[in-house]
Amino acid sequence: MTKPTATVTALHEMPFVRLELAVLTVKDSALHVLLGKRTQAPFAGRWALPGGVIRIDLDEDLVGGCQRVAMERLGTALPPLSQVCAAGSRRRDPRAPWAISIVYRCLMPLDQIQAAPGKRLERLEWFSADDAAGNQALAFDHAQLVGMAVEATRAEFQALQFPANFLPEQFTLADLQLASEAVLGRRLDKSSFRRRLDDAGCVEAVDGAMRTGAFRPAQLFRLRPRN
Amino acid sequence: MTKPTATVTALHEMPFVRLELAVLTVKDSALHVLLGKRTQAPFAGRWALPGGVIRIDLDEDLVGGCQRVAMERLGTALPPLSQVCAAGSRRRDPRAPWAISIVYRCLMPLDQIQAAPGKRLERLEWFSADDAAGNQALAFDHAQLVGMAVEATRAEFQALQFPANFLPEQFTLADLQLASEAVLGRRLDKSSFRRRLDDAGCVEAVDGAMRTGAFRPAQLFRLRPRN
DNA sequence: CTTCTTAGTTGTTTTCTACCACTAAGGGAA
DNA sequence: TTCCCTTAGTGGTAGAAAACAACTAAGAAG
Repeated sequence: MTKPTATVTALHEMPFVRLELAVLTVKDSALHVLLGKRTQAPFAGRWALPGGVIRIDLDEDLVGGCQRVAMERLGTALPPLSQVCAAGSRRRDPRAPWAISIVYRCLMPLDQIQAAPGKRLERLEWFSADDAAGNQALAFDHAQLVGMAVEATRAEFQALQFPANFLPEQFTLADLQLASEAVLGRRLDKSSFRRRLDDAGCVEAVDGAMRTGAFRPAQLFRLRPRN
Repeated sequence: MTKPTATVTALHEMPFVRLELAVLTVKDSALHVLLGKRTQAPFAGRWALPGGVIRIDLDEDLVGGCQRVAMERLGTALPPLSQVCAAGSRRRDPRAPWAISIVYRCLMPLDQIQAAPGKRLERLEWFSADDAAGNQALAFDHAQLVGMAVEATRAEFQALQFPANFLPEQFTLADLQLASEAVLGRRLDKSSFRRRLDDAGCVEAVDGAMRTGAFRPAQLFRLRPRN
């Protein structure tokens, strides 16, 4: 094999492969997703997940590609990403005969992103995640993709698997409960929530660290790395 | 736009996109996965998930591509497929500078597949799914992919979401329980299992249909399509 | 008609969590 | 200093769901 790399890919034409980002945050006590307004065809003027084409000359892997896309489109790096799914078919994207989108999601604090719209986006805006998931006016099949990202995020919180870099290093249990309520979209019981946290062992008290404020001080906790 | 399809894909070289199949079955009361022994480099002589390159000239979508690959490699069609994940990075596959594998899984009855090894496979064999998931001698990152397929399948059975076309059209609750025990790898309690089935409403009795045998006849059931 | 084996049901214990009520600890106002 | 307000944190009960265990039911074979 003299030039093995060139041979195989040249045999058949490959599909158009894109990465799409479902960047979620908590805003007004509810889950929101960041969408960009498209300036170009197809779907010019419609809202879509920010994304970009994969660059095999620049990207080391899929997650690395997502981080590059985030810098280009949003002007910011993202916390750890989780894969949602890959969607692909003929005629999925008018720009190519066959297109695949690989979708990643993350949850980040609202104040950590001043998303500046990058290439091909008129502006970026936060949308209620549930509204977006049900809004068939979104470009491509992105409403469905948002729905899957939301569902996966909720399942994680339900299982008390909290993403890193979403809450600050140290937080109170009230912080964590409020965040969970916002993500899940329903109220939780304080006592049950704490008992479940205790059993799961997913957080640990920071010895002696308290948040002091107007009223009784609260114990600070940190996430315990999952096995 | 005169020829919109050609322009975009020509701008950047696309990665090498493959489809891999995690075909699972129940054999000897345990979950098994179908692996093929590779005849060619890379990983010649090593066991791997059967798979093939995506063909944008032949495939309508990802699942359709999987079915084509199944016919080519295994000589058989497959029951409904579920996506497991997409894996991709530079140097993942020595044949291309950048390779993506999109992995699908299914569960099928052992007797319905006389897997005849197709192109580039010396032979096909069933391996204990748990062994395979922990066997770092598998080609590429396929041990990890098997692990993810197994985990997803177990989660489905745990949630009483049974795949179609795995059990025969009509089956007894004992059949379903034995299958579940094999997939999950642990014994289930008959009474609890039936009560859960009842609450979930995922099966329904076929009126008057009984399986008769050496002992007391058993009521036959069928899967009820999920909403 | 007894016995064997599988089919199916019923009851009890344990576990988890939703719901509710309570105590604890600070700051601030009187 | 003392009360009071609010948030922090704990404990107890009820109900649901699952594990555990024991029971009855129905056919075939001898």
